[in-house]
Amino acid sequence: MNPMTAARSRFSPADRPQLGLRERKKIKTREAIRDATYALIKEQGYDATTIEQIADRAEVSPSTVFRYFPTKEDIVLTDEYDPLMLEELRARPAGEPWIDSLRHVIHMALDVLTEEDPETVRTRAHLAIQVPAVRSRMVESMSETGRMLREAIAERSGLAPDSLEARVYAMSLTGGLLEVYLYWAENGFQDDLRGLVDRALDVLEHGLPAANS
Amino acid sequence: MNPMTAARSRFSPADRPQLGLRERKKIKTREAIRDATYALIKEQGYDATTIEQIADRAEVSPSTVFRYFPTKEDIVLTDEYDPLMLEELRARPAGEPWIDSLRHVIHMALDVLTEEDPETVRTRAHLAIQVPAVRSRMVESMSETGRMLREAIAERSGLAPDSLEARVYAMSLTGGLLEVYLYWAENGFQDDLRGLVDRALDVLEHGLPAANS
DNA sequence: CATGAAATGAGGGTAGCTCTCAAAATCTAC
DNA sequence: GTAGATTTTGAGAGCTACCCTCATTTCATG
Repeated sequence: MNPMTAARSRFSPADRPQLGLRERKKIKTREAIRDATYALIKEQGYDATTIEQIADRAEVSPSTVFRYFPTKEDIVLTDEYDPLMLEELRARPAGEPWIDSLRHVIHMALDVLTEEDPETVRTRAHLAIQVPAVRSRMVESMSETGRMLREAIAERSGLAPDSLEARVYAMSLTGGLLEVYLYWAENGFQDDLRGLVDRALDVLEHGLPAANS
Repeated sequence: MNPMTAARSRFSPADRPQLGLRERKKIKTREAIRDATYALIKEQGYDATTIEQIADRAEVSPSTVFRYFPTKEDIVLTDEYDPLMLEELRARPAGEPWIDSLRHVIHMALDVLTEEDPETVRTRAHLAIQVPAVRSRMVESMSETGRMLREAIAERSGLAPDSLEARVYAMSLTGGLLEVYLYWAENGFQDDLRGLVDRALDVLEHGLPAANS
């Protein structure tokens, strides 16, 4: 019924017949809440949309909404691509320069995302620049991604994952990449996200083009 | 009365006799709210401390607390050092390598902060690693600092302040430096913050020590 | 089908935050 | 100093995100 459901069809219950009825219902409820939320936000904006309205449209109780998502922001944002990325990173040849591995993995992640649900990718970015709470949550979630990055960085560089150097490096990457996303949204999604990422990685690798000493 | 008031004495009303009674009272109220908040947090922790308690101890109404600080996190965090830093950055010699200028300014900011109120610097870092809402607000506030950094970066490099490159660079710096602060707190404030900053700037300038290609 | 486990709904409670409006404090002029 | 304009404050109602508990329903399994 909802166009977004189609876009997210990889995760729809129909594709997982091996699961019990309970699990399939849970997935359906999750999707119903997400779809209701995105629809309501599109109609009235984020702040005007209350949990109660979401619950009504998704035909569940407000308690259930909170059982599935810890906060309102999480309804919009939560997704779990981190393990995928980490796995992909580990699969890269050991001798490959770190930045190249990273570039490759991010390109792949972008492809998956945009193929799967380009609409949502934009809506999220849009919310991130409009609603402080959403942006905060996004930063927080990217920091978690950064923590996973540390693992990979540590493996490659021989540094301890908890070392200051690994942490600073991972976090500066994370911050830079988040900024790409915001930049893209603020400029009306005109640019090619992939191209922006490449430019950002160049900056992170070599510093500013015409800058400093 | 409160030891923190002494530490923040540069800003106390007594030092600004040229201001009218109204302005002096406002400053006093601000300090009363801050002091009450820090004291209560020390006693009971952040979450257990309510606005009402803060208002009671500061001898103002809850409404007044919100008039002075938009959110509870802001009571703990708000400070205005950005203009100072920007000014100091601009005062550096034009030929100086960018990273050196930055290093110099951050050192200076650290000196000012630790001389003025070392206790608070630690309490904040402590809260930042314990309370997600505070950390979020801190990130947000550092992003604002990052936006000022863009100005300075643009002036030095000739890039547009709104260019992707300037933005990514500023944000990755911001993220990296925030991580230093968190690292320092997580390791019990044992390390010399200044030394950590230097190590972080080295990473940001040259990449990881023994890493990649 | 019966028993146990899991998911749900209903409802009450807390606290952050907003808004309004009238009272009190401060400033300005005469 | 006193009157009047302006600013600051307090009181309190209202909204909503979020938490917790408990009874009811829904699914899984022998």
